[in-house]
Amino acid sequence: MSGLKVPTLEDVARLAAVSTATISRVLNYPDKVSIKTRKRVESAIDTLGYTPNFGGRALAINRTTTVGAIIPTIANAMFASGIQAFQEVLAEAGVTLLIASTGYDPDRELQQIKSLLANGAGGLLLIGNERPEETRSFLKKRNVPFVISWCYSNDPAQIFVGFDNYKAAYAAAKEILCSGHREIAMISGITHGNDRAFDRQQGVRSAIKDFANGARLTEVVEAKYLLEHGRSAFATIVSGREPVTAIICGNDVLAAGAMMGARDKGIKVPEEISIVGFDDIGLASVLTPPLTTVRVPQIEMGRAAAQALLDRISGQSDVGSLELKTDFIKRASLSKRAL
Amino acid sequence: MSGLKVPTLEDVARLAAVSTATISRVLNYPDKVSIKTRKRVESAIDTLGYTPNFGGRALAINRTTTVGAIIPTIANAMFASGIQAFQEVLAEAGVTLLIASTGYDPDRELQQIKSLLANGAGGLLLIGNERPEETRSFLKKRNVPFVISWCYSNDPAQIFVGFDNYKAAYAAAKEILCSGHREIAMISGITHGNDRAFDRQQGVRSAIKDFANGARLTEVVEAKYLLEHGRSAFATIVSGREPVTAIICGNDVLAAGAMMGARDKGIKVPEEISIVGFDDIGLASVLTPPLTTVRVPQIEMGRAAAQALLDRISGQSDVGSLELKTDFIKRASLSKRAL
DNA sequence: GCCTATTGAGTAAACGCTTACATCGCGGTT
DNA sequence: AACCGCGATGTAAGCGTTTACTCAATAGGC
Repeated sequence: MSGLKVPTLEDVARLAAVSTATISRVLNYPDKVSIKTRKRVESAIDTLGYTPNFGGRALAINRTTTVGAIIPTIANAMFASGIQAFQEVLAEAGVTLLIASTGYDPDRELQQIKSLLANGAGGLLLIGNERPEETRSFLKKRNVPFVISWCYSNDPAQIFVGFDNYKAAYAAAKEILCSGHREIAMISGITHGNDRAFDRQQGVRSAIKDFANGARLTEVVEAKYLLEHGRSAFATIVSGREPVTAIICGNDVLAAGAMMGARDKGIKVPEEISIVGFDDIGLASVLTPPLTTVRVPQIEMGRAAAQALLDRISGQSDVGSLELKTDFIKRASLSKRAL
Repeated sequence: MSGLKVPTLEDVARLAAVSTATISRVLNYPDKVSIKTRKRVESAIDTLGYTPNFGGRALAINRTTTVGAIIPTIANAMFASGIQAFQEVLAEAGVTLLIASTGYDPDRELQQIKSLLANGAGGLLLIGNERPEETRSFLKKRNVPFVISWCYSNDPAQIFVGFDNYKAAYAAAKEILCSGHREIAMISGITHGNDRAFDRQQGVRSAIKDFANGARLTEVVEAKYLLEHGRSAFATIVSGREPVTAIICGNDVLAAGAMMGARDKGIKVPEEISIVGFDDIGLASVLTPPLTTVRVPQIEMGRAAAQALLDRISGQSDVGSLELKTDFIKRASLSKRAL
């Protein structure tokens, strides 16, 4: 059944009584073939149900029209719409997307890179700028075109299309301080192997330190990006001996978890504790109260990253990094605090 | 710069002073090579940063280690974790995932199928069972292994790994009826070209019709799966002349939008209107009130679909369909109604 | 009519990998 | 000492396309 032999160029050539080169021309440069021959070839292709073999073609032209993306997980809304935008731009350019995920395990990235390259990726989208030297040197050695996203750096040796997590977190923390909060805790993402989480945490630390005025970062709890972990981190924080009036979270999922934690304990948000998230994923605005957060330009980032990667692959030399800006979105979960 | 030549088997062979066959063996049958040679080859591979060329390999073994998935959109949480699970199982089997999306446009599916196949997909994951005859016959003619998911049918000619949207929606509507509601409206997904949305709508219609007892489906509004559309659909429904005590939604995003709509109008959920969703995406439990919904076994479905597809590709003939069950998850957004 | 462009089509050499088959070397049997 | 068996490695023939190069035929200019 599935053993049916697939027709090849040669079969078509035999049937149409021409050479394989002609068939190939009909397929790739139809105007280079006389109309008469073309018609004959086309009908042969049709009767045989021929479609070009992928391997043969890839081998002969020595490139593919695919690029790869390696992301921590597709399941996190924080990446989903950016990747969707990325994929759409690629599709418009006739390029298809290979996807791999690391599950936030930094050691798996290199392996996935190799796998994508082995499966024909002609370029890569990578998330974040923290990776082992081994991975860096592999990328360099292979000279793979790649773009780094969801973060930003002015390292001229690499192309970044993203935003500065440190700055964005710094600005968010400052807004909280300006709203009058002085005892602030943070539920951070796991920083090990995750520079975005690390930068966000550092941004918050710096903002609070710079602010002085009696502002204190009472506690930093690191938690995985899962609702339940945000929830229990919240419990940890409020059951500590330090009073806290605001909690800033490493992302919106943690913030939503924290809000569940508050509900568990009957603690009112924002009257008793303010909660601030990061990413502005879809659910942020629909929480009760709506979540104050940092909007990340996911779609724009995905589109721009795709464009940069395509440019880079097509050999454009002037492809530069792009820093996108984030916005602090003030919603009801952050309250003004009288001093 | 980007002209740096990519290393081939031959380069590795030269460096390790063995034949290309040995390199290939190290890669594919490591135990067929003496440990000493293997070490040498491995280090050569390493220093060159060699990864096998996709085309060459595909051509030689006459198949690829890639499968494709075509989904409406990656950005919808309704697919994200299922696809993630799908991808993980594939990765374990050394297969990588090509992704394409249709943006819910049914006409784009065939084009994406062709694109994925042209890019080496050796099998396909398709969502839903509604597609033009042209697409069906193309799949048949090409004899592509594929699995259909996110829905179920007992058509023995195709492999389904999913759940029955009609049954699930029927059961959900029945639960609402059993809670005492009689005037029910529905915010449905767009049914054009979307059999899942259609089946869910039909399930609700049938349940209400079968129930009799004065139960009425007062209105069905079709809306895109976006928060804003759910929100405005809610407004449409409550501003109609028909009183309504419960709204069942085509998915959780619409339900969340409806809850925003309720908040806009100061309508209390569930005291004045109950709201029920579908899919049990992450945000459902964190809404206020927590959303009653239908849990879909996304992760299990993704894993099982991957397994079925791998089996099918590897030529197993006894690959059958798998019907997964859904659960009605009762949370606070659905209230009991005294009769 | 002869010569030269021009156009259409064929020939055959890559492309990088896998694998059936051949070869080699070595230890153990007889 | 001749032989066998076996594991390790090499040789080389594909796999299906593309494409540079070549050749043949035709049309047009003089």
